[in-house]
Amino acid sequence: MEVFLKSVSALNDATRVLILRFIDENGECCVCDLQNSLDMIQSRLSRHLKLLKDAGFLRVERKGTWAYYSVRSPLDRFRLEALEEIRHLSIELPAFKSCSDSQECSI
Amino acid sequence: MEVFLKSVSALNDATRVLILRFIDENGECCVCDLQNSLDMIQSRLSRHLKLLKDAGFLRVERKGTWAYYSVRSPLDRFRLEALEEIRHLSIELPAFKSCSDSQECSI
DNA sequence: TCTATAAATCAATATATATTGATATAGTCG
DNA sequence: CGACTATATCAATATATATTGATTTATAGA
Repeated sequence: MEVFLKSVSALNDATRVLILRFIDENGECCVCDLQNSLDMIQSRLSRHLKLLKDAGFLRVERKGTWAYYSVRSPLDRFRLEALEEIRHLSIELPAFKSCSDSQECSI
Repeated sequence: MEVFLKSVSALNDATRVLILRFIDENGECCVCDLQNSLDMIQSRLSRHLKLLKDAGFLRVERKGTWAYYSVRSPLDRFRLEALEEIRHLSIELPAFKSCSDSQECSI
């Protein structure tokens, strides 16, 4: 029950659904990319990313000081179905703005 | 997005997961049966049943003063997968105690 | 119509979660 | 080591949701 509720509560927030959809669509992102693209402050993102990771939707790979988040693979059936549902939502998905492409990388 | 979040938030509560599982397992129940079986007060049940109904998991049929809740059919893919996941949770499911079988029907 | 009962809704309170800004941690490079 | 940067965590506050007991609504039957 706890595991199920953890998955479900991770999905129970429009911000996290957007983040998950964005990473699913664009592939591996560092927190900095997400700050640029989604216009969210770092602590907010970090918290949501942790929740999505702990719920089994995302994985992290650290490269130096950067943390790269991507959709965990393989996903179990329920999480995959949830992601599939999210893929079909009509969300206004912001464009990907890479941290390194912009001059504003140091935030 | 709203519809998805409504479904998800309906599932985001151990009480509602239990209620949904119980009704799925036992079939049509009136609120009174659920009060007896799950040992919950009426206002609490009524609120959760409304949430599950509004989220598309349950349907109600009124017969006189009684309201009979059952799993809505057909369920769409995501809700069905969620229900399937709930079916596989190891929940201590209380026995069904029919309202009419017990002398305590008037609560 | 009056009373009783099942269920829904409301009001107050308690608990959980989200957001923000500040601080801590951990790498990198001089 | 010391300054810098990316990310994580913390503390305070705001917002949402759950629970309870009281009240309201709707139906049935005398």
